[in-house]
Amino acid sequence: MTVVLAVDDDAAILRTLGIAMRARGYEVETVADGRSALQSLAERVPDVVLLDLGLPDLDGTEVLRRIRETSQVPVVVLSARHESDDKVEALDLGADDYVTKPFGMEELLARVRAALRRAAPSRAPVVTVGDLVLDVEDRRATRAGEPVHLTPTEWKIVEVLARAEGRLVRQTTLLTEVWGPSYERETHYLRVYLAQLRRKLEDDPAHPRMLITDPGLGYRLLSDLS
Amino acid sequence: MTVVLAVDDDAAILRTLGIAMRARGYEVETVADGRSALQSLAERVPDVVLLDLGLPDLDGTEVLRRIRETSQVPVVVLSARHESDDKVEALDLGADDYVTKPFGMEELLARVRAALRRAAPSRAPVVTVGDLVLDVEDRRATRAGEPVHLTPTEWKIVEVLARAEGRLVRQTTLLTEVWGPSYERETHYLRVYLAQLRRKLEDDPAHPRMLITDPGLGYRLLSDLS
DNA sequence: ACGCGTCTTGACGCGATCTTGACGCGCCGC
DNA sequence: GCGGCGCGTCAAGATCGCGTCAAGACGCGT
Repeated sequence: MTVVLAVDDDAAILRTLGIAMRARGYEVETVADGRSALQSLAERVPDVVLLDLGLPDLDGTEVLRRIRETSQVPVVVLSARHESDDKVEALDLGADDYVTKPFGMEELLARVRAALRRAAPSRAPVVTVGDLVLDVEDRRATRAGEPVHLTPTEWKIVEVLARAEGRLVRQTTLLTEVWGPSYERETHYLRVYLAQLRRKLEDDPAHPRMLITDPGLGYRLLSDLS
Repeated sequence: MTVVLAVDDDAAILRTLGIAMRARGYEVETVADGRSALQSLAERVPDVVLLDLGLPDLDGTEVLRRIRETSQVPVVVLSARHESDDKVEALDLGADDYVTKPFGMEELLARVRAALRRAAPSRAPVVTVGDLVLDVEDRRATRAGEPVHLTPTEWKIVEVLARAEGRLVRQTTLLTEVWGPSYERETHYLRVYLAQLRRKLEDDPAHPRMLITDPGLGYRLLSDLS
């Protein structure tokens, strides 16, 4: 769940923001002054902050400054001030964007999406099957913590099987995805490579528990629990 | 040197942008149409792109789409269109910011600074392996206290690898970041330069401990820390 | 124009990986 | 029991990708 912290002293704006963003599936926390904003940030860091500059207690720029002392969280400034100096000051203080009131809700949402997208740390997808861990991004496999070396072709096979999450993968599917459509009939490749993989991954390659053959159909990768 | 690519069909705007930004110490490349922009990007990736949406040949949104197919470079859109739909479309296509013409130069510069700040690569840590110390910031390498000289290209490679902090860096990534997108296929360069780096940095270049090859994939720089 | 360091390009050897063939085994239907 | 089929195993040859070396091209400062 994406969490948004909206800071504004105008209750009507807060309500409008809250409704619009919750409708898009965000979790929204609203506060009406600078101290509450900083307090909220100390408890939980949201994914993005919407910050009005005209707050009753602290100046918005001061809030921004304090945020930037400790956090890189994206901040989109909302302000009634149209002057160039205000924008420059806020942006140079570390604001990610500056939207002037009155603003179009669709535009604001798009700018929030842009801010979130930039901040999104493209997470490395990791697949786990039993004690086998596949770090797809880093192309590394470990079994019970021990690194296992897989050749490129071996890796592709395991990857396809792992994505199926225990379901049967047909021979033609495997051959197409790993070698290409014109290798659909080379089932011999599978026999050779599955044997190699069992030698590397199974405790007892002669009696596989993870890399299971469905004769005439294909293979499946079972976690050793199920 | 920070490199800016400015794309606009209005020569007067290009000139104004160029003067203002060069005065701030940026290196500015100006092109007047979409094809030239894409061509320029294929040769050298700038630190930020200023992109007008109203171009004579390709639509600006099309240019943006093509850029995003291959690159994460920050793009600030300049446009005469004020409509919310245009802004939303451009931002959702991957634009980092959207500035409407006529714009204040100071504001634009501040938004460019914000875009650059966000994209600023995380500081590459000082890498140490045994008695070898690589200070990527200072561009200084020492082995057992003795300075080691690295050429500019060698440094770029080490820098990219160091930022990955031990994770795999793909060949295409390395080639794109060091030589430019049009060199994506020149894997031979990598072989030559990695060999040179190993000769300079490794105790036993034939059995590298830090500059590790992942055949068919890329390289990684292992340090003492991880 | 010259010399130096650096970059580009080509040729070659080597090891890892892939492809291919031969063979044995177990299962199933007959 | 017998034969066919599909699978697993092994190993030899072909291929691929990498490291290495070195010659020539290039660019920059003098």
